[in-house]
Amino acid sequence: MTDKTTEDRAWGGVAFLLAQVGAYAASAFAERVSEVGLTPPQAGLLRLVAMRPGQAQRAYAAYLRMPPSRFVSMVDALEERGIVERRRAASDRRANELHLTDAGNALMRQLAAVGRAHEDAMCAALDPEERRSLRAWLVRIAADRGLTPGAHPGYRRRPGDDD
Amino acid sequence: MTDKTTEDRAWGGVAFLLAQVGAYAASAFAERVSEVGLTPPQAGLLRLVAMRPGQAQRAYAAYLRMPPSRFVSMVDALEERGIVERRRAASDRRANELHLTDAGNALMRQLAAVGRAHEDAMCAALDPEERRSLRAWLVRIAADRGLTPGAHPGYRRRPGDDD
DNA sequence: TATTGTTATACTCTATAACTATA
DNA sequence: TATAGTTATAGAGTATAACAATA
Repeated sequence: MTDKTTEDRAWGGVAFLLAQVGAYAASAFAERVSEVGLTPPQAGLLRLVAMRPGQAQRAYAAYLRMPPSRFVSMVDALEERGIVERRRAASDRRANELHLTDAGNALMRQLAAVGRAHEDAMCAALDPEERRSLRAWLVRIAADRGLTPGAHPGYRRRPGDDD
Repeated sequence: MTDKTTEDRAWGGVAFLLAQVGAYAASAFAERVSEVGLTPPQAGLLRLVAMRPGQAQRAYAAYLRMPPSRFVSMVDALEERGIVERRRAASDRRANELHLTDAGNALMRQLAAVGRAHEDAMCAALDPEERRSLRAWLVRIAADRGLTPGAHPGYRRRPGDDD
C-alpha cells in the first residue's frame, strides 16, 4: 500500500493539502499548548484579551464565533487558575469585562514562545523567502474567503454562509 | 471590535493561518460533498477504492488511520446505497475486499467535478503560477512533517508521535 | 420586552473493547 | 493463539434552550 516512490499526484490538490496540513498544524499546536496547561481555544482567548482587554464576554465570544455556553466554562477554568479576571461593568451591571492577571500576562509570554517554536517547526521545510510568500498567499486566500483575522473557525461554522 | 483597516499582523503566523484556512477548506468541502450525499471520509474512501480496488478493509482503514468500528459503519452506508461492494476474499475468507459498483464509478465522476469546483474556489485569489508554488510548498511541508499522501488525519491523531 | 451571562439537558460523535469466524 | 471484521457500550464534547438578573 505504500510505494516508496509515491507519485506526486497522490498528494491531491491545494484544497486537500490545505485541509490536511491545516489539521496537522492544529493538532501539533494543541499538543504544544497542552504543555502550558491550555487548550487551543483558551490560548486564542488569552491572546485576544491581551490584545483588547476590558471587553464584555459576549464581544469575545462573538469574535471567536463560540456559543455562550462553551465560552462560560472556558472562562471559568481560566479564572479558577487566576489567569483571567471577571469585572462587573460599571455602565451595564449585567456585563462581565475580562482582564488578564499578572499570572495571565506571564503565561502570555510563555504562550508566545510556544507559538514561535510551533511556527518554526511548521515552516522547517521552507526558506525565509518562501515562508513570507506562503504567509502572504494564505492571508489573501483567507480574506478572499471572508474569514476573520485571528479567529479559528474550527469545523462548527456553517459553510455556505459566504461561499 | 472590527477595524476596517485590519493590521496584517492580526492574521497571525503561517502555522495559525494554515490551521484556519485548512479548517475552512475542510468545512467548505464537507458542504459541497454533502450535495452528492457523501461525508468527507466517505469521499476519501471512494477515492481510495477507485485508485486501488480489491484490497481488504483493514488495509483501507489503516491507510486512512481510521479505527475499524468507524470504518465498518461507513462501508455499511456505502454498500446499502449500492456504491461499494464487499467480496469475500478467496485466499482468506475472513477478509472483505472492496470494489466500486457501476453506480460507484458514476459517483466518482461527480465527486471529481465537485473536487475541481472546490479547488478553484479555494484558489480563486491566486494566479496559476502562485497556485503551483503553493501546492509544491504544501507537499514539502506535509512530507517534512511525516504526513501520509491522500490521508486526512483530522484531529484524532495523537500529536507528538513524530513531532 | 430585550439582553447578558449562566446552567441544564439532550444529542452526536468517537474510541474501547467484547465477540464471531476464520486462520 | 492470532487476526479480520463486527457489534455494543460508555465517554467526551457540543449545541439548544430554559433560566436569572439587569436594562
